[in-house]
Amino acid sequence: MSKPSLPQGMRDFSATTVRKRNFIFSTIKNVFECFGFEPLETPAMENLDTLMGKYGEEGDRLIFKVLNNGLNDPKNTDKAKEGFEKVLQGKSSSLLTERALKYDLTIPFARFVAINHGQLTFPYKRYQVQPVWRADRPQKGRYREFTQCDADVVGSTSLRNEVELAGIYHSVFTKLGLKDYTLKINSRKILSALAEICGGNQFLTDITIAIDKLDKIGIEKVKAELVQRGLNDSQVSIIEKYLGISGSNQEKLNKIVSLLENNENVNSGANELSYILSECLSYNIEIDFTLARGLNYYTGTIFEVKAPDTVQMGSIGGGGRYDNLTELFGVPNIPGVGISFGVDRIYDVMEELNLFPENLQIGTKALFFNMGENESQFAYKLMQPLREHGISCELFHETSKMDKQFKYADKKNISFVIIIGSKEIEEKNAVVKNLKTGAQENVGFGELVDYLK
RNA sequence: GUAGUUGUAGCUCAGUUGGUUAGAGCAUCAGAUUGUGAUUCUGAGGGUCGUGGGUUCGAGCCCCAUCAAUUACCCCA
Repeated sequence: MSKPSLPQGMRDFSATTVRKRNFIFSTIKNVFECFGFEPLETPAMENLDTLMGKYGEEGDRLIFKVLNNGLNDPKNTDKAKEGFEKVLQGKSSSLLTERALKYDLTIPFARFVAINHGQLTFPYKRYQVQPVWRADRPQKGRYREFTQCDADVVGSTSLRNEVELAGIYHSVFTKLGLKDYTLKINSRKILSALAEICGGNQFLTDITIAIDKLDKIGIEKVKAELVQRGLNDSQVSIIEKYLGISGSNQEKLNKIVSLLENNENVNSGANELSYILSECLSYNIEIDFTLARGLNYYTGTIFEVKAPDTVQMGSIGGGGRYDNLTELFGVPNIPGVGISFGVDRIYDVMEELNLFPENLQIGTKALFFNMGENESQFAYKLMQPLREHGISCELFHETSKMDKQFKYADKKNISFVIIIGSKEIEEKNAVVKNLKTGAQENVGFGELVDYLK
C-alpha cells in the first residue's frame, strides 16, 4: 500500500487551523444572530435536478455528481449503459447519477423555502454555515471543498434589508480586524439598462462577462471582446463611456443616469443605490459599475467584498437581490436578498496580514507532571475539581523524564505545569510553575482552583 | 478543458559541464543530568532522489512518458 493522499483540492485542518477557523465562524455566527437571523442546515447532497441549470453552463460542469448505487446489479445493466451513453454525450442522466454535492448554499435554501413556505414566518431571515463543493481546478484561494457563511432574507422587498446586510459585512470585518476591506456595490438593473441600450437584453451576459474583466485585461481588450461578441462600434463606445465613469459615489450615479437617460431600469437602479448609500455612510461602500457577478439569478442590488489591497486575493464575499429564486421550484413571488462570506479566503487573508489574536491557541491550561504511579493517582484526584470548575487540565500519562514533559507542555502552549512528587504529597503543596514567566510557587492543594481560575 | 513551474530524509532545502559510499538545518530518539525544559554538550535512526522507460562505461543531474503538487487562464468564494 502506497502512502495515502487526499483528493485534489481537499484539506485536513489540524488544531491551530481549526481554532483560527472557529474564531471566524463564531464571529460571523454571533453577528448573524445579533441581527435576528436564525440558523438552517441542509444536507451535503441534493437531487441533481435541484442544482442543474441554476449556475449557468460553467457552473453545471463544476457540480460534483454522485454515482448511483446498484449499477452493477444485472437487472440495471441496460439502464446503466443507456445512462452512460448520455453522459458520454455531455448530458447528465438520472439513470447514472441522480444526486450531487451542493454547490452553494443559496439554491438549497431556495429549495428549502419552496418546500416549507407554508410553515415559515415571513420575512424569513436565515443564516447557514456549511461546506460546499466545486469540481474546479484548485489554486490560490480556491479549493474544491470550502465553507460558505450565508445570510438571506426572503419575503421582503424593502431596501432596509440591503442596508442591514451591508451592516453585517461592516460588523463582521470590523470584529475580525479586517477594517480595510472594500464593499463594492452595483445594480443588475443598471447593467440591464446598459444592455438594453447596447443591443438588447440578449447581450446582458456577454456584456457583463466582458466588462467584469476590465481591471484584469484593460479597456482595449474589453472592447475587442465586445466586438467579438457581436456589438457594433456605437454600442462599444457607449460601454467605453460607461466604464470610464469615475468620481465620488454621488457623481457616478449622476453620470450613469445622464449616460443611460430615459431608461426606466437605470433610474430605478440608481435610486436604490442612492438610498442604500445614504443609509450606509459609515460603511465604506464604493459603487463599481463593472461589478457583475456570475450567478445569473440576481436581479437587483449586487455586492462584492474585496480584500485589502495589500493582499492579492479575489473577492472574500458577495451577494445580491434575487426576485424570483423559488419560482425555479414552482413557488413564485418570494423575493429575497442575501450575502455570503468566503471563510477560506478570509482565513488566507487574515493569515497573510497576521490578524489572528494570539490567545486562540490556548487549549490545556495546566499540565500535571507524571512523577510515578502513586503520584499520578494522587494528581488524578486533584484534577477533578479543576475540571468541574472549567479549568482544562491533563496528566502526562507516561513516566517520562521531566525534560520531555516540559517539551510537551511547551508544544501544546500550556500555561502552567504542576509538579506533585512524594515530598509535595507529604506537605500538601503543589509546585505550580508558570511557563510564560518562569516563576514557580507552592500552592496548597485546596487553593489550586482559585489559583488557576 | 489550456499553459507554466516544481517533485531529493518527518519538515525546509543544498547537490558543480553527468564521475567514489547523496548532504545540511530543524524535528525525532538515546545518552552527559534519577526533581526544573524551550537558549549547553555527545551520539543515533531515517532516502528505490515521485513512478516507469531510454541514452551512457557511469544518471539525483540529459531525453521520453506518466502521476502528483502548485500557479495562471476560463470561471469563481
